[in-house]
Amino acid sequence: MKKELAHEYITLIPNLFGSFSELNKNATELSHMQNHVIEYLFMNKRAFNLKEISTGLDIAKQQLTNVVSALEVQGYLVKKPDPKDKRAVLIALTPKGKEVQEKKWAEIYNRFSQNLTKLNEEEQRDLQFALHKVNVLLTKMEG
Amino acid sequence: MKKELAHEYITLIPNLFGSFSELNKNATELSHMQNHVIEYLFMNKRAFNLKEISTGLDIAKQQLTNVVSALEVQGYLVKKPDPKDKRAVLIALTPKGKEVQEKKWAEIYNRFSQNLTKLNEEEQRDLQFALHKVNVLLTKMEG
DNA sequence: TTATTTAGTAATTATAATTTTACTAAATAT
DNA sequence: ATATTTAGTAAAATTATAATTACTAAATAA
Repeated sequence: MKKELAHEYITLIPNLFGSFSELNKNATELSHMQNHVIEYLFMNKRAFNLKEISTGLDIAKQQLTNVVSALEVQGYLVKKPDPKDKRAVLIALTPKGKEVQEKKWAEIYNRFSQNLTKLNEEEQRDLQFALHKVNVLLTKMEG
Repeated sequence: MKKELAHEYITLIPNLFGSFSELNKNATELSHMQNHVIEYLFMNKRAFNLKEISTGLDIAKQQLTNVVSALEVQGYLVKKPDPKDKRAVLIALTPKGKEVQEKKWAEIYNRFSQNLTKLNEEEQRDLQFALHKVNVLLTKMEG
């Protein structure tokens, strides 16, 4: 039974792949790595220090020094000392950084809304209920 | 109502982000781009020509020439002429190419199964039902 | 207190990704 | 029949990413 459940989860990932890879298209002004960093900050909705980003994105902290400072110069994020650890620096998105991310998500949102017309009323209700359930339970699993 | 539905979908994406970014860790022998290409072929479960991969992954076809030929030399994929279009070349994963991908998914599978213990029996049943529903309906939406 | 980790920075080298231009051959449009 | 578009290849130049080594200062362990 757990086997089938895990299988459904595995199946879900490719089903979202389209939306997912769409995230980093028309990324004009930013490099791949720069995009990853602000995307990571945006998704997790809080400030991180360099080490946390390094672990979360599985890239060397040495690489982040340049990436982050470039993003800072361009106004996408700000660095401020961590009051709890004088070695560390907390990195947070600026309104400009958030805006860039929100724009990307808005495109996914629109495409989804358009495709929704392929489902009838009942299917749409079912999908909403099921998505909500999945979100609630996946969140619980991670906590 | 559609608004809330789209919102649930948007929420789902970050919930899967962890598993998703885990896909391309411990990618030892392959470069980033090489990984993307065989991952794309694996997820879509059929042969593609270069142009299709180029569009699907949003990278220039000129880049793929090198990436694909390197993967071919290493035995991850094979190229064969498209019988329907004499200009085109169909690219398909070899057993070796599939194996590398399956190994990565197995790790996600295991981690999910482990986290599953944080849910009780009823929640697990609910999750399975909801995931199944989501998969069926998202597939229908794309078709 | 002293030794060891840990967070961040910096510079260098090697490798990979991206862009540009240009070409061939097959497919399609006029 | 001719012109144009499309799939794939190729080479060069630019830029980005990755890996290595080394350093400072703060935190933590002994």
